[in-house]
Amino acid sequence: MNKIPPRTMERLSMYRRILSELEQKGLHFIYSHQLAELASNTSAQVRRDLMEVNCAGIPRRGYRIPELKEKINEFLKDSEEIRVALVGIGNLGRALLSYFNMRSKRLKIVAAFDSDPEKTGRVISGCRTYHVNDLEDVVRRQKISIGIITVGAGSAQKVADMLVEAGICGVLNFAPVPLKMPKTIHNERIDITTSIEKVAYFSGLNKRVQ
Amino acid sequence: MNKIPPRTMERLSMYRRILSELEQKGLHFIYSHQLAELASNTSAQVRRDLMEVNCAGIPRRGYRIPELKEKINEFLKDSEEIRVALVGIGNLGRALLSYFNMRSKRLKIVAAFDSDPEKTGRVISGCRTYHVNDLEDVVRRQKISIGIITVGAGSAQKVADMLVEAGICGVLNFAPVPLKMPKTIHNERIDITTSIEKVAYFSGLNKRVQ
DNA sequence: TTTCACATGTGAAACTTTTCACATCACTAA
DNA sequence: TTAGTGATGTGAAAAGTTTCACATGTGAAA
Ligand SMILES: NC(=O)c1ccc[n+]([C@@H]2O[C@H](COP(=O)([O-])OP(=O)(O)OC[C@H]3O[C@@H](n4cnc5c(N)ncnc54)[C@H](O)[C@@H]3O)[C@@H](O)[C@H]2O)c1
Ligand SMILES: NC(=O)c1ccc[n+]([C@@H]2O[C@H](COP(=O)([O-])OP(=O)(O)OC[C@H]3O[C@@H](n4cnc5c(N)ncnc54)[C@H](O)[C@@H]3O)[C@@H](O)[C@H]2O)c1
Repeated sequence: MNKIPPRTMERLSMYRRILSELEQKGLHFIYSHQLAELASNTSAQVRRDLMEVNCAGIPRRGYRIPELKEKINEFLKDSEEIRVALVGIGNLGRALLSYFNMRSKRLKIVAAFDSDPEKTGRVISGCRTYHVNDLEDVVRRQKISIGIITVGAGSAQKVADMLVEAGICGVLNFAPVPLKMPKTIHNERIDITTSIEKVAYFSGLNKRVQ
Repeated sequence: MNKIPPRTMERLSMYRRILSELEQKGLHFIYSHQLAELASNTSAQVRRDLMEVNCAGIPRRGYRIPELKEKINEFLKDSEEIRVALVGIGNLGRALLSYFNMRSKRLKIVAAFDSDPEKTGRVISGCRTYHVNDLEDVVRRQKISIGIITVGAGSAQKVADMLVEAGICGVLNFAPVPLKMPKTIHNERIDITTSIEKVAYFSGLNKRVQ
């Protein structure tokens, strides 16, 4: 079975969230143009995306919401929970801990690590925290498959190496440095500073001269 | 003068950061393949990107680092500081405040807003905080051009409307809902949950069946 | 029934982004 | 000087993504 195109995958994650809300409101059907409206894109895009997931709608009735959710889940294959480790219990790390362990059932941050002994050996937002020296051990024992890196730029590569060593499958990196790791490991980066600069640039508040 | 392609723009932001570090180490020249290595991409990509910015290198010597930085700054046009407002002084909002007002000189979060009176009227990480009712007023008076939204999903659209009303040029939205706003306003979204799901999906720890 | 209005599903076109491949050029060393 | 090495700059191909446009099909109303 083929992998879904990355962009489509991102939108499917969003559709699923929207569909859950709609379902809770008691709706059973939705048109592509309605979903498009809710997701701020076009109906053609929505239909293409749903095609990717083998979802059939009914002309003049739209798509059956429960079926849609089911199909997306099946393709994204996270009926099983995703066990996540977070490294770097700083300002950002703590924000993520409180967020995910508040609300997500699929995504679970099951262990957090730091090099500062002040921050470890406790439970923060329901998550046990460990010294980073125990990383490999805990990751293996807890069968953690994803790592989130929220340490400073200077330590990010070292932490990434440890995670790889520990047998992680994928990494989400918030530090503003690209990481080197085996191509077999998926490596996603969120660069908040760049995102703001991008907004500034494309807002055109930078009137070009030349 | 033409706008730079979005992807290229993102990478330029990164190159600039890398170049600053190299400059501090006392380096004066760099090859496209070296910059590629540092940025985790290919030398052809780097050369294309630099072309976009009219940067000429010298065969067998590489690119002159100060000139490169200068050219990127010129194109990204942020010699001038970018004045930013943050709305939603929660866990994530506070992390952002501490981060940006620690280190960035170009990007300045000059005002933060919340609806909870407990959180306003103070100074957090060097940033004054206001009640959200004062948003329009403060944004106008302080000539703020970019807004960061870190309120809950339920309030995000309302806050976006207020920012638009106040004359903002661009928005960076962390709430997991797409916002509706005039197409003239650039609107970027960071969806952390989707990013983790994406890592999980492409890590292949979701072994496809069919 | 039949007709009509309107959603879906999907090739194909259009656009964007990345990669390839190589002519060109600058420096080095003989 | 000249030859050789190894960079750059860039058309053109390839890959990825979005948009278009319309045949097909469904339900509802006449
Ligand atoms: N906070 C933000 O809003 C924000 C925004 C953009 C980018 N970032 C990036 O995210 C990362 C974290 O930011 P932050 O504000 O939370 O920083 P922070 O300094 O508050 O937290 C970093 C944490 O990492 C820990 N740490 C350092 N080295 C470590 C190591 N080798 N092993 C384990 N733990 C280690 C530190 O003890 C600290 O607790 C940084 O790379 C930063 O550039 C943060
Ligand atoms: N914290 C994270 O790691 C994280 C991760 C992913 C997404 N997000 C998203 O970021 C947003 C903020 O997350 P958080 O964890 O900081 O939440 P939070 O609840 O800690 O903070 C939200 C803040 O917004 C304020 N607020 C609510 N309505 C408001 C309004 N109308 N005007 C002004 N202020 C208002 C609240 O008083 C609160 O201080 C949420 O949308 C969340 O989904 C957060």
